[in-house]
Amino acid sequence: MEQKKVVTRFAPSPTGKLHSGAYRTAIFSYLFARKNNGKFILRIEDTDKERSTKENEGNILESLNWLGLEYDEFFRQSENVNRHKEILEKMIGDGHAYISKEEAKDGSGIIKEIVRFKNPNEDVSFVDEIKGLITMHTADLGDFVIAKNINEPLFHLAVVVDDFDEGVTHIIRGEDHVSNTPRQILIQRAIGAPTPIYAHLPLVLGDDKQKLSKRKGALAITEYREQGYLPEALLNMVSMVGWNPGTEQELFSKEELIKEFDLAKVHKSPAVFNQEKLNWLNKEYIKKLNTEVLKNKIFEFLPIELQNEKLIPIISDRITKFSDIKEMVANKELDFFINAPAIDISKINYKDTAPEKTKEYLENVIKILESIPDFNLENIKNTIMEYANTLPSRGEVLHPMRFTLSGLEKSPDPFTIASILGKNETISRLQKAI
RNA sequence: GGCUCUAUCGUCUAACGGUUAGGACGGAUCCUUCUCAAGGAUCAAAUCAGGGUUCGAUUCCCUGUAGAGUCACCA
Repeated sequence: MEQKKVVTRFAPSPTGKLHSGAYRTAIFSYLFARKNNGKFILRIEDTDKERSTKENEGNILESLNWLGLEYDEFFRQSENVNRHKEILEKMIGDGHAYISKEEAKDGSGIIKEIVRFKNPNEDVSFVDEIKGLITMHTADLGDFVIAKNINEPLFHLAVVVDDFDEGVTHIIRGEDHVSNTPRQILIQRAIGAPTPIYAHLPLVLGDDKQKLSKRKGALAITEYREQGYLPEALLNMVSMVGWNPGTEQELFSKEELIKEFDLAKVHKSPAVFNQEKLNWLNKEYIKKLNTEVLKNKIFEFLPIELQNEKLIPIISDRITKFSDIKEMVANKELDFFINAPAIDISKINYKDTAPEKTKEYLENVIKILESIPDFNLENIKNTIMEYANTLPSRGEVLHPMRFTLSGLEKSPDPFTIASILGKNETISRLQKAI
């Protein structure tokens, strides 16, 4: 028997920005399709005209693009209403649905012709790829509404018809949809559509252990981008919530994820999204960046006067996300590069070293520095350390030197700063302090 | 409340019914140039509870407890 080609879809409604919870279902659908050489469809579910916006649709497209989840086909549900209407009419003709004249729920008193599904009231069972056999009674659902009127289909009807027409074989979606599944299966049976394979993913929770949502402060994918997270870090992070390949590997490229992905290993239980781990992953991916990309990313967050390649190493080691650079700048951590710092002379001595001694050390440091022909990091470090090692404590010379150059209690080491500043500026600052 | 689902370190997780219950993030301690960062090392930290089944349960079954999702003319 020939294996049917796998078709998955991601079907967000453009009623908000795309956040990690929704994005996780997108990536699992994507990975599963790619893993099986199948097709990945993006379908915008915009049948709710009041809440859907073009901005949100744009945000979804942008997010998917940024993360590298390319889709093979694109649909907009609102463009299928004629097809929905056709099915609706057929269902009414078949007796599977009927028009019901009812007063509008908003209390306006207007009588509307809504379409209700004729519920056969039978128990519905389906085997979920992740959760196993699920059985539900549908009698208590009653004759649920499937269209506001013949021209305005509602979620359940539209989803079933579109999935059928688009040949979707695997519906991978959030667990919040399990209770919708029996309704949709009932509609499938009524219109003679096959029931696809369902895989309901455990939810992604926030710190409060509640479903991640816009209201709960879940960050939109585009907000992560604006904060200077790398798409590969977010992709890696989100892929590993609710699933992992069972090895001890932590870092995965998109290709590796596709290779390893296995629906059978997806968890049944919900998981909390761990920001700290995302930060760590992001740092790992920053380390992997090639120098040119790294430079561009860093400069993006740096004021013109600080856009100097010499600062890249001390910045890249000190950030977890690129927006951290803004804080470094705000805290004046990089000011030593453009201005000789105004130093608080009372803090220049190492512990209780006498000021005269500190002065002597600094004078010696200048002599040593002057004698260095090639003023680079290695040479500075070697010669100064050689001198510092002759003292009871290396801090007696390292501290005043570093403090003089940076003006900060916490800063990169004195050798690095000196090499960035260059010989003349370094010596001039030391002289001033003396 | 009805229905559905879930339960291993604080968090993400690993463990054909047999392991000193493993890894990662975070935390603590130490080392590595005074400090910061980075790096290295070490440590603390978990099987929700109670019953079964079994020679043996984290693992299978039942009950309880706790948590989550969902109950629209939203999706």
